[in-house]
Amino acid sequence: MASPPSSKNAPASPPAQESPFSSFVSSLSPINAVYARNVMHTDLGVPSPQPVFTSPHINFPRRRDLSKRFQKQAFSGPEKLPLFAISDTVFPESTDISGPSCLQAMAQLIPCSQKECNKDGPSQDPFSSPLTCVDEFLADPMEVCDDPAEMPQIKMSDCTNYKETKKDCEKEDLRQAHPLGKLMAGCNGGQCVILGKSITMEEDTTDLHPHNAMKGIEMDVSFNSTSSNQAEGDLLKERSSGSINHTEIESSLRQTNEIQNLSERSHHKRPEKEVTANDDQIDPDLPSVPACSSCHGSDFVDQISVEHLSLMPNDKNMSSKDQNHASSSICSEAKQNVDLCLVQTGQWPDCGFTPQVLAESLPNVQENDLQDDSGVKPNTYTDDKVTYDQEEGAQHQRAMRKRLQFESFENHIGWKESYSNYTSAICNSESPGPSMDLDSACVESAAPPSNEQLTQLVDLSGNALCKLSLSACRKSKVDICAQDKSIRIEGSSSLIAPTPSGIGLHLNSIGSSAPKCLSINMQCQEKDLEASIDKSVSCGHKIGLQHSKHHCSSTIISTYPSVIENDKADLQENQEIQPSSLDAKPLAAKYFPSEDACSSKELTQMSPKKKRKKSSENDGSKRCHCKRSKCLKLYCDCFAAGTLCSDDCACQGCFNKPEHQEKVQETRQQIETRNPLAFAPKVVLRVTEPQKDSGDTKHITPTSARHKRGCNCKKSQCLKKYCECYQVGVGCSLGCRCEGCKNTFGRKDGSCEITEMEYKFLQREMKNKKLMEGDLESDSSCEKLGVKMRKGVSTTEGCISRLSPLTPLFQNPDENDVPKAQPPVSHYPSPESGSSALLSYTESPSSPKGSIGDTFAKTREEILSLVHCDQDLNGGTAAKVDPFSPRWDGFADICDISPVSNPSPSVTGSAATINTRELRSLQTKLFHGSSHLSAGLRWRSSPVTPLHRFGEGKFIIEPDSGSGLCCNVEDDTPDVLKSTSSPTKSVTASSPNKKRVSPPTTCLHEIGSSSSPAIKSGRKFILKSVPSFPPLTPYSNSTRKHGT
DNA sequence: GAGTTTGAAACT
DNA sequence: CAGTTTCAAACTC
Ligand SMILES: [Zn+2]
Ligand SMILES: [Zn+2]
Ligand SMILES: [Zn+2]
Ligand SMILES: [Zn+2]
Ligand SMILES: [Zn+2]
Ligand SMILES: [Zn+2]
Repeated sequence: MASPPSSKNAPASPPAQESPFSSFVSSLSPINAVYARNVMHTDLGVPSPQPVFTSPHINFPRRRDLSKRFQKQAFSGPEKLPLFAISDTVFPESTDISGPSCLQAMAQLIPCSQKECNKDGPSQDPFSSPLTCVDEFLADPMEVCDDPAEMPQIKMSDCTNYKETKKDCEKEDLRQAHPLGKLMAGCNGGQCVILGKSITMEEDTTDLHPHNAMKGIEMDVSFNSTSSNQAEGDLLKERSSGSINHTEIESSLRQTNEIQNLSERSHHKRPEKEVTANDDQIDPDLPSVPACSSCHGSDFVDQISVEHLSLMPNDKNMSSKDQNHASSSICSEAKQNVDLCLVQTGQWPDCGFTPQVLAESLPNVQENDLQDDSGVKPNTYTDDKVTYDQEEGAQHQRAMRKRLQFESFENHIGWKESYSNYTSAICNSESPGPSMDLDSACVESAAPPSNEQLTQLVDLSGNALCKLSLSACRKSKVDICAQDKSIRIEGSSSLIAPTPSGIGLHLNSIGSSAPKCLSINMQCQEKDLEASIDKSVSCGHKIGLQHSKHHCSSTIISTYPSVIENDKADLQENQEIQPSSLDAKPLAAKYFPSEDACSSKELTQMSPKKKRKKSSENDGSKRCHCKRSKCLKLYCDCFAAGTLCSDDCACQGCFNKPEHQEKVQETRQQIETRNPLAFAPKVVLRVTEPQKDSGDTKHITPTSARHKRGCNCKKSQCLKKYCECYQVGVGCSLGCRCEGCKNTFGRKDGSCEITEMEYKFLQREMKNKKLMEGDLESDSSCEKLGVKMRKGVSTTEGCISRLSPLTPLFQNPDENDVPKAQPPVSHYPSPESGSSALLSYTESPSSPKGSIGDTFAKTREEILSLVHCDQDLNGGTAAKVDPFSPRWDGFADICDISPVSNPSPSVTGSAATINTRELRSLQTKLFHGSSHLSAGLRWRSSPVTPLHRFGEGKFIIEPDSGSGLCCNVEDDTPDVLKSTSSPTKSVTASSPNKKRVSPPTTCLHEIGSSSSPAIKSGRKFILKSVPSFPPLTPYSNSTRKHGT
């Protein structure tokens, strides 16, 4: 951890690699390595990485991918890493979990990337510890991941792509854009994690592939994994053994076609990635890609990690240049933004980054398009690629810009288009048959088949079915290409190959365990581009990339199905993605557009003070001013973030420095003992699962983010940064005990979030329709909604939860596309899965109060979801009306309700209008702020090992159910998480939910899949429905519940 | 930049 | 667990 100053400043090189860790990483995934190198591994003091890797973790590959991705992202902004990482990293083979594992990996990567890696180098690999933890959590996921050959694709290419995209995107903007963005971006500290894996879309995958083969280390893997199934087993073994790669990779690659690239990569790890990416199409320009490029098996990892690291925020120090190299900078340029967010469960100890966000569940993938088109999108893969460059990197990025291509498929798919297509694409892309494909593919391994399929597969690999819309991708590619940003998605092809076989298996296995979803959302803000991709895995993993013009941020959310068994079924259902929804569009853009403001423009305009703040924030590092805590208590933001204090800190008597690592670790452990989640990312993302639908719709669920513990605001009304929820840019959830909550990102009651989104949406659209407006405008309406919801739901909570969950951020995406699905959650009935809770929420609301009944609730949810969809649509453009159509009516109703949802006065009218932008900006800002904080750490999933955890991400992705994720995330405190997440607990916790939960499974399925025709029909409900999570925090359950 | 406010973390 | 104290950030001026 210590990395701080030195590391930061020093750009870094990554000398660190040398450490075993680095080597280890390298072996595992390039990404990791990168981080490590760049970052100081040591910081964390994490134990050696090997353990992690070695162990089971097949995931490594993922990590690599992820790492790469992350790196890229990270790079983007030296300082900040926009990315979120999901660390899949290490998951044991079980990996089914792909999701989690992925996340973890990412997380790890990220962290590594961060300072720590560089610094320490060493030794510890943050991963290691995490891995273990992760493994536990991830285990399930892992499997999934494995398959996934998917991973690779995404990762490698994605990264590159992202970078490019990022480049396009404004660095700053991105960051600013959303809090999440920040997180992603860089979380200043490097916190960002990436998602990349999931993202897959691209070519990176190639990079990944190999890795994938490895085991899916990453989420991607999971996705990809499917493809790589075969390899997986071997890989896993190998991985565990240490060897990974090449062979496996190669095989995988070959499968995919990507072989060439891979081979290159494998040999030349870094180069390879790039190559791959480049190869296809990559941009010659972008040299960058480095990170991506690197990818040799182990080497890859290292390189990647290194690169990322360098890129990483921390890296502030790192020259952007370096970063660029590393990750292709994509990230770097984006600096600001995190392109990807990975959710990881794991921490990245060393790096210090921690993913800030956790994705809770994401079954669905959403894609957002880029405004521009940057495209990327193609699918999930893109994510990886999508690297956003951070601002700094911009230049580089540009240079670097790489395009993602989806070789296999159409290699070139325009993400952007994706807008419309995107999400759908992914999901839909196949849409028609996609889901099916994915599933089958994944499961069976089928295939490689079409590009689309591949993509899907990839997703699937995740377990979830991630569906990417190839078509979308395709489109996106085009777009992207056009733009510099373009990202290539090469990987896909590669992914494809592997995935099928492996994935399927994994999935299955995983399936049971598997994560329901992973979702990654990337948003790039590029001025022009916006792309979002969502992928949802049937399992529930979703990945979404979103590029907002200015902003680039990506978040990945992954979820693991808590319950395996159920999951599978769910997954299948979920997996399917509906194409239709894709349309989407640029919700994000719409929603977040404001961000732009944040971006450079804003900066310029901003008052000096503000600028300072931003700049400082941007830097990522927060810098503490501790006077009495010695920076060894959670009072210290640096310490709390799992990062070491930097020279920039104004602390007194600081012990949170490299020279005192022992003490730092010791203290951390103590604290973790007390509270396993202490170092977990503050934000948990929930991903909704995809619902699957058939068709089209996408199941994507919107992602929602919530604070792991919730706030306890009494006087701030959650409208100031005093509020932790607000500070992080997330809405309050049921877990919050705030009084008079008016959180612009989402009220505790849930009305808000939706509202905001909806508002805009509604306003825009509604205006047209008028219907909505009336309702919306009136505050009462919101309340009404709330009320209704409550009534309907059974419980207010239910309502709330549903509503609240939405996190603005992600949603963006548009959910429009979204999928309806999602109701999120419901799916996971399985009690096990923490997600269940979520599911429960989503699903049935009814129960709680019982009052109205689930049905009612459902409808409402649907409505909400619809709304979102609509919004999205609107935003998107129109979208796709689908949503409306059938449900539109509902929508109206919803409007009444939801719009309203903004109960709070503020929310309502003015809020509404204002909101979206403001909110977004806030979010972005917040995130940035927060993100940058520590930036660095990743959170480790394994709760257990405190050590590792250091790195926290700010975000954690929770599986929808939370179960998975939570567990994963918190491995250490699985109980807690589980409890929280776990259905039962969650349910219980969220009282309503629990109650509701019971039914869920069926519901889920129903919902998800068939859910309702209505849903399928196009609706995409999703977002809203996303239930709020139960608080991650262990205690939270009880307490929070209480609070709530 | 100093002082106040705020809510989390730590402590009892 | 609840209540209190400590702490540092956020906010205000
Ligand atoms: Zn401090
Ligand atoms: Zn500090
Ligand atoms: Zn300090
Ligand atoms: Zn609050
Ligand atoms: Zn709150
Ligand atoms: Zn609140």
